[in-house]
Amino acid sequence: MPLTKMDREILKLMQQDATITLGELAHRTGQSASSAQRRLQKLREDKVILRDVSVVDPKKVGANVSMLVEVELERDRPELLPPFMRWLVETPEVQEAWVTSGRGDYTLVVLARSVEHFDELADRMMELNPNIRKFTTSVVLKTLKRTLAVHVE
Amino acid sequence: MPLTKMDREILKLMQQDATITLGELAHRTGQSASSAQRRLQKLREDKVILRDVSVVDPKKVGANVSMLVEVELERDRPELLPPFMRWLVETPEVQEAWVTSGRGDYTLVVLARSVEHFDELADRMMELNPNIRKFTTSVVLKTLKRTLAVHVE
DNA sequence: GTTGAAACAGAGACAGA
DNA sequence: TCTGTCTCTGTTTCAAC
Repeated sequence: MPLTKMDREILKLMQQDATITLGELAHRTGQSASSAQRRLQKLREDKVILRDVSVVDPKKVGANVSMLVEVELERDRPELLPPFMRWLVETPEVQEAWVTSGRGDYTLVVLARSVEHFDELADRMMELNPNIRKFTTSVVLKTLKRTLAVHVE
Repeated sequence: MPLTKMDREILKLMQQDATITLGELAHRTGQSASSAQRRLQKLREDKVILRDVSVVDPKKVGANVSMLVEVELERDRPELLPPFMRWLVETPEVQEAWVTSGRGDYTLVVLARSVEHFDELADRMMELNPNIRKFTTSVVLKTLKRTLAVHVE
């Protein structure tokens, strides 16, 4: 089922501020509150909206160092892939992880308390995952933008 | 003011699911609901919690192509930097943008409807920002993990 | 830090288009 | 089937203790 104009408007607003009330949602979309409620419920049911989360300022909780990490793996040890992926998913300092074409096989966003902490994490990663051939890191000097919001036109 | 054990617990829970009620928050932290309410309010006031947002599944709204883009700029045209940064912030397909050490000056996460759409965006980026010396793109083949959640130990 | 009252939002039932 | 109204229930907010 395709998204209606109202659905898209709801998604846009909810991605900006999920604490908006049904009344406000109704007002902004020009529909009734119960309409907004039904559409919102359906968007959740259909997993268009996956979840609502609080966004925390890393600096306010002592997480000061972001790193972009490109990891290259041994291609001939496929049996070590699942443990590596599990490590990525389970390690809370790993915020994002993609399989990419191009230079690195994997690209990670890692958030640590300090350079020392990051170093420990990198050591642990190498230790636990012997299939890592090499990895390169870029220090994030400045974060200009950070959102998971998807543009719905 | 440092974070209490309760604050950290609240942040952990709210980053997983911001629709949790004060009652549940109280139960999980072993404190009273009004305590949870006051701590939560303070976390918002202090901008530890920046905002609450819905997380939307990109695939469900027709955004199928993620790209990691490394942009290298002309160093001798500092006057063109602010417009470039404004473009990054204003372009909704740009989800993330970091200034990094290492190869690329800037690293972007771009989410587009299709490869063609991404190509248009890249063209527009080059057109609007004559200080871009070159850029390289990596196609995201698979997203293993994607969160803004900050680990609070 | 706790309690209680008032305001409010959300979920479901229902009727009409 | 989709829309809006109504009502009940649970939640949040705020003030007083």
